[in-house]
Amino acid sequence: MVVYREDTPATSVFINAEGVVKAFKDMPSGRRFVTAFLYPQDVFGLAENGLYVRTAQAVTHATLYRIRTDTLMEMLRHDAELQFQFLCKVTHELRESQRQTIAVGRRDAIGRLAMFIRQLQRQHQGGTRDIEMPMSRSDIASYLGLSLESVSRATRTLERRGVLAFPGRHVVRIVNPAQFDRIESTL
Amino acid sequence: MVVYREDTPATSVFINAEGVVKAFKDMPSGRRFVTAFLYPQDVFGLAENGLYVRTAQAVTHATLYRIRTDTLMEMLRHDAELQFQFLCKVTHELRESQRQTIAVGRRDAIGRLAMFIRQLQRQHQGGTRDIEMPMSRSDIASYLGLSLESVSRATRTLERRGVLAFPGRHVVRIVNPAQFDRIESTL
DNA sequence: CGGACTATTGAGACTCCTCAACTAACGTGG
DNA sequence: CCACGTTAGTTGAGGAGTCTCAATAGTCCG
Repeated sequence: MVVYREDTPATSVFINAEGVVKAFKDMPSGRRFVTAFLYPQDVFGLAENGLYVRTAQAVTHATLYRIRTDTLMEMLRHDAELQFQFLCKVTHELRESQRQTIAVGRRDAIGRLAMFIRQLQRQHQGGTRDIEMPMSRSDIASYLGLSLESVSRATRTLERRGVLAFPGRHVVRIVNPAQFDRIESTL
Repeated sequence: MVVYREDTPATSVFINAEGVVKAFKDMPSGRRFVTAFLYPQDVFGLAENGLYVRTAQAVTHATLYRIRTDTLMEMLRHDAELQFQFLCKVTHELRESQRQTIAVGRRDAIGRLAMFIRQLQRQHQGGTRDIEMPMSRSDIASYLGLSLESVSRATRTLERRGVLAFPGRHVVRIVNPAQFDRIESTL
């Protein structure tokens, strides 16, 4: 269930092959902040001073590739092309992270939720209208910097407005794409 | 004054040698979001699809190194060690960016301001108590996701509480470090 | 000494948070 | 298979914090 815990020695880097993993940090105050959801193809386990900075925990059943950090370093040193690929991946993540930084804190609850669902949709990238949303409302709230009540109210509001539908607790369907676009992309 | 504009071809990457530069994005709505302040040693100008994603503009007089993007790419391909340095720098920025993501949106105005001043202090890293703060309140507000009025209220509140002093409009002094620590590091 | 820009302060509206109660879904054991 | 307990999610009321709008003060330059 737990892949690694924060503040423990970082021995390995992971690549998600299947499933969803969450990365979070527990604060001294007892609050828990979900900082990222890792989807297939995502690399995670980057450390600081040899220690993991977050705890990584599977949200669904997940299959991961595991590479020892020193092995990876050795590989990168010997394979310039691989390193370049790696660099591209990290810079891409940096951009995404900054995009996220802009959005969170500047948008209201509904805007943040719409943004989150769009991310899920991009991940899923199946043509189907039904999007898997395996994480709990509480995790979503923590990720978006909202209370779980606010997430609940936002989902229900969009459901009542006929923008979204929830065929199951962990499935969301975009009923009115045009309206959803407007909400998601406005500012 | 303007180093480059968003949505223009990204021909060069820049390294700040001296001064402060801001990077911002103008939204269709007319709002402007400051996404980063670049201090000495910072690399900026990373692009997406060959176009700059932000506009970069000097806040103070600034001296920059400029490297053509294709030249940099060539250098990276031929110098594995340099590329590795580059990778380390980018991953470090990724971590910082994520730290930022956590903080903004989860803290109140005073907490965000304290965080920002701490960043300035780390940049400055002179032992002096007086910290240069060359950017306008409006830029700070935009960076922190607050209105400029909220920034003003936060600064004045901390001044009245005897935590900070403003010997000049663009200079801040931490009068009570212990109390400042508590504000800055609490959650 | 203006004039323009930057910063501060105040009042009211709005959003989100907290606390609390309630409902729905899940799972376990009888 | 159902009753129960547990967890997850929804809804409501009240309060805290920030935003907007508007007015006032301060600063920099010509």
